[in-house]
Amino acid sequence: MTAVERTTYDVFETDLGWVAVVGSEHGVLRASLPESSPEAALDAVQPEVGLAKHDPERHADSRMLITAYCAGEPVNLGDVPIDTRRISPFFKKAWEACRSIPSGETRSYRWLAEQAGNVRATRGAGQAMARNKLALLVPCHRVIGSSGALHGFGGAGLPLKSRLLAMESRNQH
DNA sequence: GAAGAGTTGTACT
DNA sequence: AGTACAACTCTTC
Repeated sequence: MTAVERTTYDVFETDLGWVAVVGSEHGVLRASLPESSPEAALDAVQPEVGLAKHDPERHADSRMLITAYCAGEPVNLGDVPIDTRRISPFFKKAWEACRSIPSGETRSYRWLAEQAGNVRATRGAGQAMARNKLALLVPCHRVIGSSGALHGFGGAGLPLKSRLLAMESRNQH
């Protein structure tokens, strides 16, 4: 058997929108941001989802945690196992570091780079977040510029990130 | 406060 | 292997 690695996916609705997740035996391979429809969510996790089979039960844990998170509950998304085998060491490190950021807290790209190995790889750290395929599971929205401002974040994701931060901050209070 | 230079990692040719 | 690109940060005007 070869080969084709059995991957499964699920798509469900949260308070923030539809979220799709694709995973393997090792954990979640890909997760989408909350979208306006199941179609959009699934489209966001292509082409990985194309090889996966719909298996809601398999992602019951992920679904529960993500749903709770989007509902504003202070759940620990770090409990969701992620599959980073195909990820380069630097990215993996950066994501791990990102996941370790406490809810409601923020860190700079410089901090991420340092955790990932090279303090000067700030831009590389930015790339790691930009290519983050584990939305929500890797809380890249907690990573902001050293000056405290949200650097870049390219586009439509900014409002959502801002909202997530506000939500997490609210949990702290 | 705005503009320019410097560094590192990844993807593509 | 070399080139181009990127969600950065620091220095300087």
